[in-house]
Amino acid sequence: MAVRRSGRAGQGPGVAQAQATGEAAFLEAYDPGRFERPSVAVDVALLSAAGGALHALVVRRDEHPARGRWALPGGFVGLEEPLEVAAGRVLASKAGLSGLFVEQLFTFGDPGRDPRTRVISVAYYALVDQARFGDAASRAEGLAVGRLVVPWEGETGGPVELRGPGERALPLAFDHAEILGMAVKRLRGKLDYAPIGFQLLPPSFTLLELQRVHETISGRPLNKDSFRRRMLASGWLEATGERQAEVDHRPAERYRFARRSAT
Amino acid sequence: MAVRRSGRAGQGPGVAQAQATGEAAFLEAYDPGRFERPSVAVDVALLSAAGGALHALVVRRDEHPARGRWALPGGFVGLEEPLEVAAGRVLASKAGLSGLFVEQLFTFGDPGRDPRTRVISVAYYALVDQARFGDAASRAEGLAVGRLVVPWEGETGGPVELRGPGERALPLAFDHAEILGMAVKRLRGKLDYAPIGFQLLPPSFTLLELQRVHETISGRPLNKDSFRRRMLASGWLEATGERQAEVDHRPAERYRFARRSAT
DNA sequence: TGAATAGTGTCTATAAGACAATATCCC
DNA sequence: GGGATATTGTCTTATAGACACTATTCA
Repeated sequence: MAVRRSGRAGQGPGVAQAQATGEAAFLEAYDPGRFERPSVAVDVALLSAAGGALHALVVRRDEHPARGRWALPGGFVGLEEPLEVAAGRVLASKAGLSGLFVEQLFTFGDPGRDPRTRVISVAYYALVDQARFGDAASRAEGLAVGRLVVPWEGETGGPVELRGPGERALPLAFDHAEILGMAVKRLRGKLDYAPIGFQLLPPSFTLLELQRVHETISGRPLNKDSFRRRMLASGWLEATGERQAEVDHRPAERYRFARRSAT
Repeated sequence: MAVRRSGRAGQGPGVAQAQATGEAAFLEAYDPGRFERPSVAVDVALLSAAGGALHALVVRRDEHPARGRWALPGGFVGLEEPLEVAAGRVLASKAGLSGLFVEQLFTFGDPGRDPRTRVISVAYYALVDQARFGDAASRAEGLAVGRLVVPWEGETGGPVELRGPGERALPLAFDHAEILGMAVKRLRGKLDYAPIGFQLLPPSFTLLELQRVHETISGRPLNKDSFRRRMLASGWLEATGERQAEVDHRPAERYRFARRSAT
């Protein structure tokens, strides 16, 4: 919709659940500009895959509220800044990463999600390969990498837990456990239809490495033969002609992602 | 993320694309409260199915900008109002409808989408059966029903057109053609995995009526035998024991939706 | 009886899972 | 050669599409 200073619908505090009867007329005359506006922020779930699990980058909160807890990289949206640009800026400033696959996830707007004031957060998720992810994590103080523990199967959805080194739990700030859960749900939903897995791998990879990534995302073992057939038939893969080196078995062919698409 | 008046990251006008180097320190000291905030609104794509096409309810704009164009029902989000409540309120006040299937779609935030000021719109879509949809459309002046013309196949995505009675085009305000397009894309994506089609039908319906709805959403004809098998095996359907009446052929059994789920 | 759609049964094509056999590397 | 994984090929099973046939209602 659009701003309607000059007359049309809007909403002020205190009439959230008003009845339909007679309300329309009231709303017609309502001027939203007279009321305080919520803050708008972006939060980015930066994910990678390693050791059979998804991992996320989190930032330690040194101030109240949620002091000592861990939060997703986030920041307020500039008044003239597109939402995706804000997400990219947050990734660049907090993790030093750019050029990643980034996609909008969901907008979280419960009035109580931040104890101080109303903050509406447009959540994004971003995918990066293991090497760049590790570099980002060691970039600055106050950053940590957590392993996602998903307490549900398939695309059920719900919050997830984060575990740091040594199984130590990383308590999450605000509703960030929900955001991470939604990122996992989205990844699982897109896995079979969109070239998602490639975003978690370096430019060239073997079919088994790709299968491990898919198993990590979906949370279940996959049939090797069927996976190979599906991937080769998908049109997403391109043989590089190179082969694995320095392995103590027959080296596998390396493939690369054939399309630039990010859908 | 969260408001960080007391110290942490944020973003002010004019540094949208700053480089990562040295930026972090600046952002740490940034106080977002000092700057103007964007407006936040909800827009709702209210959809129904009739005559083999999807239809949407739109509102005529009587004021600038986009005067004379048609907009989705929308309104500003109250400072203490949850986003879904705002979406429901808009549906109640503009269309007089409540209790519908409503789901968040996408958040549109391009700085130029409204010519007057920055408005970030959290878009929702809602589904309703043909009868209630018709009632809603005749509820007030300035409302119209348009037939969606989808110029792409499958889940390609992109804006759609709206045609009123007599093929007359209904020009859409702002980015509302994109919102409607995203609603269609989402519907198509969920059709096979979630009980979506039922939301467009009255409480009881025949298998052929359900098939027509699925064909309307997906935009392609479906195999009757396979559709019947899939639906009966899905666990979503429950036979009512009733049969069609007043048809000049063998009456079909009526079914109802077996689960309340809206996923 | 005829028109029209509902509903059932069967056959075929396609894709996934299971499994066997061979290939290629390092030790 | 032995160990390990890659790669190919075949067989089986589940599901979707195609099609034939019977059932039931109203005109």
